[in-house]
Amino acid sequence: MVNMSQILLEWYDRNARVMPWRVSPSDRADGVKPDPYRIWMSEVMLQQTTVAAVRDYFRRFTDRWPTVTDLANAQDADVMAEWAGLGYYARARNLLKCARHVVEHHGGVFPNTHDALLTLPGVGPYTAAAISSIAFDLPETVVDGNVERVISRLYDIHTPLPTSKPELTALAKSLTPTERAGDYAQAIMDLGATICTPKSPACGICPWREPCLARANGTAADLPKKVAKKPKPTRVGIVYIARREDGAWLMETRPDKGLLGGMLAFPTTEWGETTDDHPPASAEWTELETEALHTFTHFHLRLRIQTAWIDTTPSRGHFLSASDFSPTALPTVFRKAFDLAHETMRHN
DNA sequence: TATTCGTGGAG
DNA sequence: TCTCCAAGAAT
Repeated sequence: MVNMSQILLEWYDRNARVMPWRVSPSDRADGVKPDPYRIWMSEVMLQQTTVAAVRDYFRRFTDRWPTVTDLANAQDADVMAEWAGLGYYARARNLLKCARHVVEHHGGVFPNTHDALLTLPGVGPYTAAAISSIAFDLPETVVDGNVERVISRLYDIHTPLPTSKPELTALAKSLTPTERAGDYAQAIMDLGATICTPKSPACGICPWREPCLARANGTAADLPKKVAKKPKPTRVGIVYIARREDGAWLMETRPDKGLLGGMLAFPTTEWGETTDDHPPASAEWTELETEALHTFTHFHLRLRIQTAWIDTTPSRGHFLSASDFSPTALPTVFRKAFDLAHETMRHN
């Protein structure tokens, strides 16, 4: 049988998707090298995030900060504001940490070994392998959700994830070619994203349809098996949206650790099974009839919204002038609350 | 090893 | 409406 990786690479040469961070196979053949900074940036953004969601963020980040040194010199608040809406905000904090580390300890040049990449903040096994193979053409093996799905089907593995992960990783490694490892990594992920999809995979047009055991056994659509996830509880909280007479908004920067860490926010109570009213300033607070509803990774939130105009010194938070405030810098849950409240908070 | 950490689109 | 889930990492 013809080499499996060769079949996939030939498929990729004909079907590679166009992405802002990607060097096409033909350009690669002409000697065009990918920029490690852009590969790193894209891979961090793509962690648990769809290509469609990442595209515009990637363009804005690389337009504003074209090199790792530019990013290292950026203000924390500017980076967090630019990341707002993309989710998993620890990625943005680690992005800055990593950029500054690369400038400080590597002279602004990304390290070009898998082990050195692994030590960088926000770079784990997947991302280190992705940068190694795609940016430096090292024969490392990427194992993301796509690869787990493709490999579990190819070998008809019924052991549920994450138990099966070591086995899938070993099988994935055994398939990785020593030549064109970067194109191969992108090829197997493209395959998972476009053909070997979670629901109703297009086995009929798959370049690996012949060797695929799950296709032969009719089990492809049922793989990979996964352990059942816990149901999401519902938490409640109160958000306080207040303005001063000059129009400035009362805001908080959330602590670096935990949910929405480091992000610009309105003051809130803690979120739990119940919540206690703890406004950040004494004022005449008015509660909206409508709550902001939002779902995070592991819980649903019903957020009550209270508004006020205040002329006393708040006990917490800081004022942000109307001209410096932009709702686009807010994580989505606060953006929702703002959209519901701003009608009643118009400044005359 | 298990939990925490966002968001929006697909079905 | 609701569940799944997407190029995972940190703790």
